[in-house]
Amino acid sequence: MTKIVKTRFAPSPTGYLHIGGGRTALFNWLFAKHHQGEFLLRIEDTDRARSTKEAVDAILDSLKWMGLDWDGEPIFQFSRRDRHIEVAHEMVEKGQAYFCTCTPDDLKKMREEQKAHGKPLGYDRRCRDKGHTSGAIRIKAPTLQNEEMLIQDKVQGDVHVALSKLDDMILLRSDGTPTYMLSVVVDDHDMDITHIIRGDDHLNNAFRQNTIYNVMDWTPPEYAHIPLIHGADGKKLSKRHGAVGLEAYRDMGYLPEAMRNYLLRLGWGHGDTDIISTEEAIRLFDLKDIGRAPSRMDFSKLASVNAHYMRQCSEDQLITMLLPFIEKILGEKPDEIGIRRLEKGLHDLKERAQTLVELAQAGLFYVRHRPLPINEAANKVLDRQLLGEIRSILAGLSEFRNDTIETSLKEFSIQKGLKLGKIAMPLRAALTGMTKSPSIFHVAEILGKEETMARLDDLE
RNA sequence: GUCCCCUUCGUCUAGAGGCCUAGGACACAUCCCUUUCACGGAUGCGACACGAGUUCGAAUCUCGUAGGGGACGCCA
Repeated sequence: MTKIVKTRFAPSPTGYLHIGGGRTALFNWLFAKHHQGEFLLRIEDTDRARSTKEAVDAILDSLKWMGLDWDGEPIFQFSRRDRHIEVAHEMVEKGQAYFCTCTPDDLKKMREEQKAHGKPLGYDRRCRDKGHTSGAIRIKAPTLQNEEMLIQDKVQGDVHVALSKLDDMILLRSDGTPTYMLSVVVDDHDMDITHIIRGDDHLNNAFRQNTIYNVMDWTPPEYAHIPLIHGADGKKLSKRHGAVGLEAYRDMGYLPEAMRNYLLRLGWGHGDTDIISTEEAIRLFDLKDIGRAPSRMDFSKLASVNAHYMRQCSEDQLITMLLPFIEKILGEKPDEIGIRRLEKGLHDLKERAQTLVELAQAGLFYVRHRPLPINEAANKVLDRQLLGEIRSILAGLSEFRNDTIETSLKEFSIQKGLKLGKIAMPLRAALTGMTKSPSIFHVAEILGKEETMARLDDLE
Protein backbone atom coordinates (compact mmCIF):
# COMPACT_ATOMS: atom_id res chain seq x y z
CA MET A 1 0.00 0.00 0.00
CA THR A 2 1.55 3.25 -1.08
CA LYS A 3 1.30 6.34 1.03
CA ILE A 4 -0.86 9.19 -0.12
CA VAL A 5 1.15 12.00 -1.67
CA LYS A 6 1.47 15.01 0.59
CA THR A 7 3.19 18.23 -0.31
CA ARG A 8 3.44 21.49 1.52
CA PHE A 9 4.21 25.09 0.84
CA ALA A 10 6.16 26.65 3.67
CA PRO A 11 6.63 30.40 3.32
CA SER A 12 8.10 32.54 6.06
CA PRO A 13 5.85 35.50 6.87
CA THR A 14 8.38 38.29 6.58
CA GLY A 15 6.82 40.07 3.60
CA TYR A 16 4.57 39.63 0.58
CA LEU A 17 4.48 36.41 -1.40
CA HIS A 18 7.36 36.47 -3.84
CA ILE A 19 6.63 35.45 -7.41
CA GLY A 20 9.14 32.64 -7.06
CA GLY A 21 7.29 31.49 -3.97
CA GLY A 22 4.10 31.59 -5.99
CA ARG A 23 5.58 29.22 -8.52
CA THR A 24 6.86 26.91 -5.79
CA ALA A 25 3.38 26.85 -4.31
CA LEU A 26 1.90 26.16 -7.75
CA PHE A 27 4.21 23.22 -8.36
CA ASN A 28 3.44 21.73 -4.96
CA TRP A 29 -0.26 22.21 -5.56
CA LEU A 30 -0.16 20.69 -9.05
CA PHE A 31 1.88 17.74 -7.89
CA ALA A 32 -0.54 17.00 -5.06
CA LYS A 33 -3.58 17.38 -7.33
CA HIS A 34 -2.01 15.19 -9.98
CA HIS A 35 -1.58 12.40 -7.47
CA GLN A 36 -4.91 13.07 -5.74
CA GLY A 37 -2.89 13.85 -2.67
CA GLU A 38 -2.90 16.68 -0.20
CA PHE A 39 -1.38 20.11 -0.35
CA LEU A 40 -0.70 21.68 3.04
CA LEU A 41 0.21 25.20 4.01
CA ARG A 42 2.66 25.76 6.81
CA ILE A 43 3.68 29.20 7.94
CA GLU A 44 7.32 29.15 9.01
CA ASP A 45 7.19 31.74 11.73
CA THR A 46 10.00 30.56 13.96
CA ASP A 47 11.83 33.83 13.45
CA ARG A 48 9.76 35.78 15.93
CA ALA A 49 11.47 39.06 15.28
CA ARG A 50 10.66 39.19 11.58
CA SER A 51 7.33 37.41 11.35
CA THR A 52 4.24 39.60 11.11
CA LYS A 53 0.51 39.12 10.96
CA GLU A 54 0.33 41.45 7.95
CA ALA A 55 2.71 39.21 6.04
CA VAL A 56 0.65 36.14 6.90
CA ASP A 57 -2.47 37.85 5.55
CA ALA A 58 -0.68 39.03 2.42
CA ILE A 59 0.54 35.52 1.70
CA LEU A 60 -2.86 33.97 2.27
CA ASP A 61 -4.46 36.60 0.04
CA SER A 62 -2.04 35.97 -2.77
CA LEU A 63 -2.45 32.22 -2.60
CA LYS A 64 -6.21 32.59 -2.69
CA TRP A 65 -5.97 34.95 -5.61
CA MET A 66 -3.76 32.46 -7.45
CA GLY A 67 -6.46 29.87 -6.84
CA LEU A 68 -4.16 27.61 -4.88
CA ASP A 69 -6.33 26.16 -2.16
CA TRP A 70 -4.71 24.18 0.61
CA ASP A 71 -6.07 21.26 2.61
CA GLY A 72 -7.02 21.90 6.21
CA GLU A 73 -6.04 24.92 8.23
CA PRO A 74 -2.68 26.63 7.80
CA ILE A 75 -0.20 25.35 10.35
CA PHE A 76 1.80 27.85 12.28
CA GLN A 77 5.18 26.37 12.93
CA PHE A 78 5.88 28.30 16.10
CA SER A 79 2.84 26.73 17.75
CA ARG A 80 4.59 23.38 17.52
CA ARG A 81 7.73 24.56 19.28
CA ASP A 82 7.29 22.27 22.30
CA ARG A 83 7.43 19.27 20.03
CA HIS A 84 10.53 20.65 18.31
CA ILE A 85 12.24 21.23 21.65
CA GLU A 86 11.36 17.73 22.74
CA VAL A 87 13.04 16.27 19.65
CA ALA A 88 16.16 18.36 20.23
CA HIS A 89 16.46 17.02 23.77
CA GLU A 90 15.86 13.52 22.56
CA MET A 91 18.85 13.92 20.28
CA VAL A 92 20.97 15.10 23.20
CA GLU A 93 19.90 12.05 25.19
CA LYS A 94 20.87 9.84 22.29
CA GLY A 95 24.30 11.42 22.40
CA GLN A 96 23.73 12.82 18.93
CA ALA A 97 23.53 16.46 19.94
CA TYR A 98 25.24 18.65 22.53
CA PHE A 99 25.11 21.98 24.30
CA CYS A 100 27.24 24.80 22.97
CA THR A 101 28.13 27.93 24.90
CA CYS A 102 29.81 29.89 22.11
CA THR A 103 28.53 33.43 21.82
CA PRO A 104 27.61 35.02 18.51
CA ASP A 105 30.75 37.06 18.95
CA ASP A 106 32.92 33.96 19.30
CA LEU A 107 31.41 32.57 16.13
CA LYS A 108 31.89 35.77 14.21
CA LYS A 109 35.53 35.77 15.18
CA MET A 110 35.86 32.15 14.18
CA ARG A 111 34.40 32.83 10.74
CA GLU A 112 36.62 35.82 10.18
CA GLU A 113 39.64 33.72 10.95
CA GLN A 114 38.49 30.98 8.61
CA LYS A 115 37.98 33.51 5.88
CA ALA A 116 41.38 35.08 6.46
CA HIS A 117 43.09 31.71 6.12
CA GLY A 118 41.00 30.70 3.14
CA LYS A 119 39.51 27.79 5.05
CA PRO A 120 36.00 26.44 4.53
CA LEU A 121 33.46 28.26 6.65
CA GLY A 122 31.66 26.31 9.35
CA TYR A 123 31.46 25.66 13.06
CA ASP A 124 34.69 24.08 14.30
CA ARG A 125 32.95 21.90 16.91
CA ARG A 126 34.89 23.35 19.79
CA CYS A 127 32.10 22.62 22.29
CA ARG A 128 31.37 19.14 21.03
CA ASP A 129 33.10 17.19 23.79
CA LYS A 130 33.00 19.71 26.59
CA GLY A 131 29.94 18.26 28.24
CA HIS A 132 28.12 21.56 28.78
CA THR A 133 24.65 21.21 30.27
CA SER A 134 23.15 24.43 29.01
CA GLY A 135 23.34 26.77 26.03
CA ALA A 136 22.35 26.27 22.44
CA ILE A 137 21.96 22.73 21.17
CA ARG A 138 23.96 21.59 18.18
CA ILE A 139 23.64 18.36 16.27
CA LYS A 140 26.63 16.07 15.94
CA ALA A 141 27.07 15.87 12.22
CA PRO A 142 28.74 12.67 11.02
CA THR A 143 32.51 13.11 10.77
CA LEU A 144 33.63 10.05 8.86
CA GLN A 145 36.43 10.99 6.51
CA ASN A 146 36.10 10.21 2.82
CA GLU A 147 32.44 9.37 3.14
CA GLU A 148 29.70 11.18 1.33
CA MET A 149 25.98 11.59 1.45
CA LEU A 150 23.78 11.12 -1.60
CA ILE A 151 20.52 12.83 -2.34
CA GLN A 152 18.51 11.56 -5.26
CA ASP A 153 16.78 14.76 -6.17
CA LYS A 154 13.79 14.49 -8.50
CA VAL A 155 14.91 17.55 -10.42
CA GLN A 156 18.63 17.85 -9.88
CA GLY A 157 19.41 14.14 -10.11
CA ASP A 158 22.03 12.49 -7.89
CA VAL A 159 23.87 15.02 -5.79
CA HIS A 160 26.79 14.00 -3.60
CA VAL A 161 28.30 15.95 -0.75
CA ALA A 162 31.29 14.99 1.38
CA LEU A 163 30.29 14.45 5.00
CA SER A 164 33.21 16.64 6.02
CA LYS A 165 31.29 19.59 4.57
CA LEU A 166 28.43 19.24 7.03
CA ASP A 167 28.89 21.19 10.22
CA ASP A 168 27.25 20.93 13.61
CA MET A 169 24.29 23.20 13.07
CA ILE A 170 22.18 24.74 15.78
CA LEU A 171 18.96 22.95 16.62
CA LEU A 172 17.86 25.00 19.61
CA ARG A 173 18.95 28.56 20.15
CA SER A 174 20.38 29.61 23.49
CA ASP A 175 17.03 31.21 24.27
CA GLY A 176 15.48 27.77 23.89
CA THR A 177 13.63 28.40 20.61
CA PRO A 178 13.98 25.90 17.77
CA THR A 179 15.64 26.87 14.50
CA TYR A 180 14.18 26.46 11.05
CA MET A 181 16.47 23.54 10.31
CA LEU A 182 15.02 21.52 13.17
CA SER A 183 11.41 22.64 12.82
CA VAL A 184 11.08 21.81 9.13
CA VAL A 185 12.31 18.30 9.63
CA VAL A 186 10.14 17.58 12.65
CA ASP A 187 7.07 19.10 11.00
CA ASP A 188 7.61 17.43 7.64
CA HIS A 189 8.00 14.14 9.43
CA ASP A 190 5.03 14.57 11.75
CA MET A 191 2.84 15.78 8.90
CA ASP A 192 3.82 12.80 6.74
CA ILE A 193 5.08 15.00 3.93
CA THR A 194 6.13 12.70 1.10
CA HIS A 195 7.59 15.22 -1.35
CA ILE A 196 9.41 18.43 -0.67
CA ILE A 197 9.32 20.74 -3.66
CA ARG A 198 11.16 23.99 -2.99
CA GLY A 199 13.67 26.45 -4.42
CA ASP A 200 17.13 25.12 -5.09
CA ASP A 201 18.57 27.63 -2.67
CA HIS A 202 17.63 24.89 -0.19
CA LEU A 203 19.56 22.13 -1.94
CA ASN A 204 22.45 22.35 0.49
CA ASN A 205 20.03 22.33 3.39
CA ALA A 206 18.65 18.98 2.30
CA PHE A 207 21.92 17.35 3.33
CA ARG A 208 21.92 19.01 6.71
CA GLN A 209 18.28 18.12 7.23
CA ASN A 210 18.94 14.52 6.32
CA THR A 211 21.38 14.26 9.20
CA ILE A 212 18.45 14.94 11.50
CA TYR A 213 16.32 12.30 9.78
CA ASN A 214 19.19 9.87 10.20
CA VAL A 215 19.72 10.62 13.87
CA MET A 216 16.01 10.26 14.59
CA ASP A 217 15.82 7.14 12.44
CA TRP A 218 13.12 8.70 10.29
CA THR A 219 12.73 8.23 6.55
CA PRO A 220 13.54 11.39 4.61
CA PRO A 221 11.00 12.56 2.02
CA GLU A 222 11.63 12.81 -1.70
CA TYR A 223 13.23 16.08 -2.67
CA ALA A 224 12.70 18.20 -5.77
CA HIS A 225 14.74 21.38 -5.83
CA ILE A 226 13.52 23.73 -8.50
CA PRO A 227 15.68 26.49 -9.98
CA LEU A 228 14.97 30.05 -9.00
CA ILE A 229 13.36 32.71 -11.15
CA HIS A 230 15.69 35.50 -12.21
CA GLY A 231 15.10 39.01 -13.46
CA ALA A 232 15.37 39.88 -17.16
CA ASP A 233 19.08 40.53 -16.64
CA GLY A 234 19.70 37.05 -15.26
CA LYS A 235 20.36 38.26 -11.73
CA LYS A 236 18.45 37.16 -8.68
CA LEU A 237 15.00 38.69 -8.77
CA SER A 238 14.86 41.76 -6.58
CA LYS A 239 12.88 44.94 -6.19
CA ARG A 240 14.90 46.77 -8.80
CA HIS A 241 13.52 44.37 -11.41
CA GLY A 242 10.09 45.82 -10.79
CA ALA A 243 7.29 43.67 -9.52
CA VAL A 244 8.33 40.90 -7.17
CA GLY A 245 5.29 40.44 -4.95
CA LEU A 246 2.37 38.53 -6.39
CA GLU A 247 -0.16 41.17 -5.34
CA ALA A 248 1.60 43.60 -7.66
CA TYR A 249 0.68 41.35 -10.58
CA ARG A 250 -2.91 41.33 -9.49
CA ASP A 251 -2.84 45.12 -9.42
CA MET A 252 -1.27 45.27 -12.86
CA GLY A 253 -4.31 43.44 -14.17
CA TYR A 254 -3.12 39.92 -14.77
CA LEU A 255 -5.60 37.07 -14.51
CA PRO A 256 -4.93 34.27 -12.02
CA GLU A 257 -5.24 31.61 -14.69
CA ALA A 258 -2.76 33.46 -16.91
CA MET A 259 -0.41 33.74 -13.99
CA ARG A 260 -0.65 30.04 -13.33
CA ASN A 261 -0.06 29.21 -16.97
CA TYR A 262 2.88 31.56 -17.30
CA LEU A 263 4.54 30.44 -14.08
CA LEU A 264 4.01 26.82 -15.00
CA ARG A 265 5.84 27.26 -18.29
CA LEU A 266 8.69 29.00 -16.55
CA GLY A 267 10.91 26.03 -15.96
CA TRP A 268 8.47 23.32 -16.86
CA GLY A 269 7.58 22.15 -20.32
CA HIS A 270 5.42 19.69 -22.12
CA GLY A 271 6.40 19.56 -25.76
CA ASP A 272 5.54 22.63 -27.76
CA THR A 273 2.44 23.54 -25.85
CA ASP A 274 2.48 27.01 -24.36
CA ILE A 275 -1.14 27.51 -23.47
CA ILE A 276 -2.07 24.98 -20.83
CA SER A 277 -5.21 25.23 -18.77
CA THR A 278 -5.06 24.44 -15.11
CA GLU A 279 -7.02 21.22 -15.62
CA GLU A 280 -4.55 20.11 -18.28
CA ALA A 281 -1.67 21.12 -16.06
CA ILE A 282 -2.93 18.90 -13.25
CA ARG A 283 -3.19 16.00 -15.66
CA LEU A 284 0.26 16.52 -17.18
CA PHE A 285 2.37 17.79 -14.32
CA ASP A 286 5.41 15.70 -13.53
CA LEU A 287 8.56 16.57 -11.64
CA LYS A 288 10.75 15.04 -14.32
CA ASP A 289 9.75 17.76 -16.75
CA ILE A 290 11.11 20.55 -14.60
CA GLY A 291 14.22 22.15 -16.07
CA ARG A 292 17.41 22.52 -14.10
CA ALA A 293 18.51 25.95 -15.24
CA PRO A 294 17.13 29.13 -13.73
CA SER A 295 14.71 30.99 -15.97
CA ARG A 296 14.15 34.67 -16.45
CA MET A 297 11.03 36.68 -15.94
CA ASP A 298 9.66 37.86 -19.30
CA PHE A 299 6.92 40.42 -18.98
CA SER A 300 5.96 40.50 -22.64
CA LYS A 301 5.37 36.77 -22.65
CA LEU A 302 3.28 37.08 -19.52
CA ALA A 303 1.30 39.85 -21.19
CA SER A 304 0.64 37.75 -24.24
CA VAL A 305 -0.49 34.77 -22.16
CA ASN A 306 -2.72 37.13 -20.22
CA ALA A 307 -4.19 38.54 -23.44
CA HIS A 308 -5.07 35.01 -24.46
CA TYR A 309 -7.00 34.32 -21.26
CA MET A 310 -8.74 37.69 -21.36
CA ARG A 311 -9.99 37.00 -24.87
CA GLN A 312 -11.17 33.60 -23.77
CA CYS A 313 -12.95 34.99 -20.75
CA SER A 314 -16.71 35.53 -20.96
CA GLU A 315 -17.87 39.15 -20.84
CA ASP A 316 -19.77 38.26 -17.74
CA GLN A 317 -16.72 37.21 -15.76
CA LEU A 318 -14.58 39.88 -17.30
CA ILE A 319 -16.76 42.78 -16.23
CA THR A 320 -16.61 41.60 -12.61
CA MET A 321 -12.84 41.56 -12.66
CA LEU A 322 -12.67 44.80 -14.61
CA LEU A 323 -14.91 47.01 -12.50
CA PRO A 324 -12.43 47.60 -9.66
CA PHE A 325 -9.88 48.83 -12.20
CA ILE A 326 -12.43 51.12 -13.84
CA GLU A 327 -13.41 52.48 -10.48
CA LYS A 328 -9.83 53.19 -9.59
CA ILE A 329 -9.17 55.22 -12.72
CA LEU A 330 -12.55 56.94 -12.67
CA GLY A 331 -12.34 57.77 -8.99
CA GLU A 332 -15.93 56.69 -8.47
CA LYS A 333 -18.31 53.84 -9.15
CA PRO A 334 -19.57 53.97 -12.73
CA ASP A 335 -23.37 54.18 -13.11
CA GLU A 336 -25.60 51.39 -14.37
CA ILE A 337 -25.94 52.76 -17.88
CA GLY A 338 -22.20 53.04 -18.21
CA ILE A 339 -21.65 49.51 -16.96
CA ARG A 340 -24.19 48.13 -19.41
CA ARG A 341 -22.51 49.94 -22.30
CA LEU A 342 -19.12 48.74 -21.17
CA GLU A 343 -20.33 45.18 -20.98
CA LYS A 344 -21.69 45.35 -24.51
CA GLY A 345 -18.45 46.85 -25.72
CA LEU A 346 -16.27 44.28 -24.00
CA HIS A 347 -16.42 41.78 -26.82
CA ASP A 348 -14.59 44.14 -29.18
CA LEU A 349 -12.50 45.74 -26.46
CA LYS A 350 -10.93 42.61 -25.07
CA GLU A 351 -9.29 41.83 -28.40
CA ARG A 352 -7.07 44.82 -28.03
CA ALA A 353 -5.85 44.76 -24.45
CA GLN A 354 -3.27 42.65 -22.70
CA THR A 355 -4.12 43.44 -19.11
CA LEU A 356 -7.17 44.51 -17.14
CA VAL A 357 -5.53 47.90 -16.69
CA GLU A 358 -5.27 48.38 -20.44
CA LEU A 359 -8.79 47.10 -20.88
CA ALA A 360 -10.09 49.57 -18.31
CA GLN A 361 -8.35 52.45 -20.03
CA ALA A 362 -9.60 51.41 -23.45
CA GLY A 363 -13.18 51.09 -22.23
CA LEU A 364 -13.30 54.13 -20.04
CA PHE A 365 -15.18 56.24 -22.61
CA TYR A 366 -18.21 53.99 -22.19
CA VAL A 367 -18.60 54.87 -18.52
CA ARG A 368 -17.39 58.46 -18.53
CA HIS A 369 -19.86 61.28 -18.00
CA ARG A 370 -20.14 64.01 -20.60
CA PRO A 371 -18.51 66.16 -21.60
CA LEU A 372 -15.82 63.72 -22.54
CA PRO A 373 -12.19 64.69 -22.10
CA ILE A 374 -10.51 64.72 -25.52
CA ASN A 375 -6.87 63.76 -25.65
CA GLU A 376 -4.27 65.59 -27.68
CA ALA A 377 -4.15 63.21 -30.62
CA ALA A 378 -7.93 63.14 -30.83
CA ASN A 379 -8.13 66.91 -30.68
CA LYS A 380 -6.00 67.15 -33.83
CA VAL A 381 -8.44 65.16 -35.92
CA LEU A 382 -11.59 66.86 -34.65
CA ASP A 383 -12.96 68.50 -37.78
CA ARG A 384 -15.94 70.33 -36.31
CA GLN A 385 -17.44 71.30 -39.62
CA LEU A 386 -17.31 67.78 -40.95
CA LEU A 387 -18.68 66.47 -37.66
CA GLY A 388 -21.59 68.81 -38.05
CA GLU A 389 -22.45 67.17 -41.36
CA ILE A 390 -21.95 63.72 -39.85
CA ARG A 391 -24.27 64.72 -37.06
CA SER A 392 -27.10 65.58 -39.39
CA ILE A 393 -26.73 62.33 -41.27
CA LEU A 394 -26.83 60.32 -38.05
CA ALA A 395 -29.73 62.40 -36.80
CA GLY A 396 -31.70 61.29 -39.82
CA LEU A 397 -31.31 57.60 -39.11
CA SER A 398 -34.45 55.95 -37.86
CA GLU A 399 -32.66 52.75 -37.00
CA PHE A 400 -29.46 53.43 -35.12
CA ARG A 401 -27.46 50.28 -35.70
CA ASN A 402 -23.92 49.35 -36.53
CA ASP A 403 -24.81 48.46 -40.14
CA THR A 404 -27.13 51.38 -40.83
CA ILE A 405 -24.59 53.82 -39.44
CA GLU A 406 -21.81 52.32 -41.49
CA THR A 407 -23.86 52.30 -44.70
CA SER A 408 -24.97 55.88 -44.35
CA LEU A 409 -21.49 57.15 -43.60
CA LYS A 410 -20.01 55.17 -46.46
CA GLU A 411 -22.46 56.82 -48.81
CA PHE A 412 -21.53 60.16 -47.34
CA SER A 413 -17.82 59.49 -47.87
CA ILE A 414 -18.36 58.63 -51.52
CA GLN A 415 -20.45 61.73 -51.94
CA LYS A 416 -17.70 63.86 -50.40
CA GLY A 417 -14.95 62.04 -52.28
CA LEU A 418 -13.30 61.17 -48.99
CA LYS A 419 -11.87 57.92 -47.75
CA LEU A 420 -13.97 56.32 -45.07
CA GLY A 421 -11.17 56.83 -42.58
CA LYS A 422 -11.45 60.58 -42.97
CA ILE A 423 -14.98 60.35 -41.67
CA ALA A 424 -14.56 57.59 -39.13
CA MET A 425 -11.59 59.12 -37.37
CA PRO A 426 -13.16 62.45 -36.40
CA LEU A 427 -16.23 60.57 -35.26
CA ARG A 428 -14.04 58.28 -33.18
CA ALA A 429 -12.33 61.27 -31.62
CA ALA A 430 -15.67 62.83 -30.80
CA LEU A 431 -17.28 59.74 -29.32
CA THR A 432 -14.33 58.27 -27.45
CA GLY A 433 -11.98 61.20 -26.93
CA MET A 434 -9.22 58.99 -28.31
CA THR A 435 -7.82 57.94 -31.67
CA LYS A 436 -7.92 54.25 -30.92
CA SER A 437 -11.06 52.23 -30.38
CA PRO A 438 -13.03 49.31 -31.74
CA SER A 439 -15.20 49.84 -34.81
CA ILE A 440 -16.63 53.31 -34.31
CA PHE A 441 -19.94 52.31 -35.90
CA HIS A 442 -20.30 49.62 -33.35
CA VAL A 443 -19.31 52.03 -30.60
CA ALA A 444 -22.00 54.44 -31.74
CA GLU A 445 -24.61 51.73 -31.66
CA ILE A 446 -23.68 50.79 -28.12
CA LEU A 447 -23.69 54.41 -26.96
CA GLY A 448 -27.10 54.80 -28.55
CA LYS A 449 -28.45 57.62 -30.67
CA GLU A 450 -29.15 59.98 -27.85
CA GLU A 451 -25.72 59.75 -26.25
CA THR A 452 -24.01 59.86 -29.64
CA MET A 453 -25.83 63.06 -30.53
CA ALA A 454 -25.09 64.54 -27.15
CA ARG A 455 -21.40 63.82 -27.43
CA LEU A 456 -21.33 65.45 -30.84
CA ASP A 457 -23.19 68.45 -29.52
CA ASP A 458 -20.71 68.83 -26.70
CA LEU A 459 -18.09 69.84 -29.23
CA GLU A 460 -19.75 73.00 -30.37
C1' G B 1 37.84 31.44 -0.40
C1' U B 2 35.14 26.44 -0.04
C1' C B 3 31.10 23.34 -1.64
C1' C B 4 26.81 22.44 -4.83
C1' C B 5 24.02 23.30 -9.35
C1' C B 6 23.43 25.00 -14.34
C1' U B 7 24.60 26.32 -19.95
C1' U B 8 19.86 25.23 -27.37
C1' C B 9 17.47 31.80 -30.97
C1' G B 10 17.00 38.35 -27.07
C1' U B 11 13.37 35.38 -23.60
C1' C B 12 10.48 30.65 -22.35
C1' U B 13 11.34 26.08 -24.39
C1' A B 14 11.17 21.17 -28.00
C1' G B 15 15.07 17.82 -28.51
C1' A B 16 16.83 10.81 -24.73
C1' G B 17 23.32 9.25 -31.02
C1' G B 18 21.12 9.31 -37.26
C1' C B 19 13.85 11.88 -37.95
C1' C B 20 18.01 18.51 -37.05
C1' U B 21 19.84 22.37 -43.60
C1' A B 22 17.73 22.28 -34.81
C1' G B 23 11.01 22.77 -34.17
C1' G B 24 7.30 25.98 -31.42
C1' A B 25 5.85 30.38 -28.54
C1' C B 26 6.83 35.55 -27.04
C1' A B 27 9.50 39.78 -28.78
C1' C B 28 11.32 42.21 -33.30
C1' A B 29 10.98 43.38 -38.90
C1' U B 30 8.22 43.36 -43.59
C1' C B 31 3.71 42.42 -46.10
C1' C B 32 -1.72 41.18 -46.43
C1' C B 33 -6.55 42.29 -44.14
C1' U B 34 -8.50 47.17 -42.49
C1' U B 35 -12.42 53.32 -40.51
C1' U B 36 -7.83 53.80 -36.11
C1' C B 37 -5.76 50.36 -32.70
C1' A B 38 -5.83 45.45 -32.13
C1' C B 39 -7.07 40.45 -33.77
C1' G B 40 -6.04 37.10 -37.74
C1' G B 41 -2.86 35.43 -41.90
C1' A B 42 2.00 35.21 -44.57
C1' U B 43 7.21 35.82 -44.68
C1' G B 44 11.75 37.01 -42.41
C1' C B 45 15.59 37.73 -38.47
C1' G B 46 17.58 34.49 -34.89
C1' A B 47 20.62 29.50 -30.87
C1' C B 48 23.20 23.93 -29.73
C1' A B 49 28.99 28.71 -24.64
C1' C B 50 34.15 27.01 -26.16
C1' G B 51 37.85 23.02 -26.80
C1' A B 52 39.19 18.03 -26.92
C1' G B 53 37.61 12.98 -27.01
C1' U B 54 34.18 8.39 -27.82
C1' U B 55 31.51 6.94 -32.44
C1' C B 56 30.63 5.40 -39.25
C1' G B 57 27.68 9.52 -37.15
C1' A B 58 26.94 14.06 -31.29
C1' A B 59 22.69 19.56 -29.55
C1' U B 60 22.25 14.63 -27.40
C1' C B 61 27.74 10.47 -24.21
C1' U B 62 32.89 11.65 -21.52
C1' C B 63 36.58 15.07 -19.93
C1' G B 64 38.43 19.95 -19.58
C1' U B 65 37.84 25.48 -20.04
C1' A B 66 34.89 29.72 -19.74
C1' G B 67 30.52 31.99 -18.07
C1' G B 68 26.15 32.15 -14.88
C1' G B 69 23.50 30.88 -10.42
C1' G B 70 22.98 29.09 -5.37
C1' A B 71 24.81 27.96 -0.47
C1' C B 72 28.34 28.53 3.54
C1' G B 73 23.73 32.54 10.21
C1' C B 74 21.67 31.19 17.47
C1' C B 75 17.42 33.88 8.97
C1' A B 76 14.02 30.94 6.59
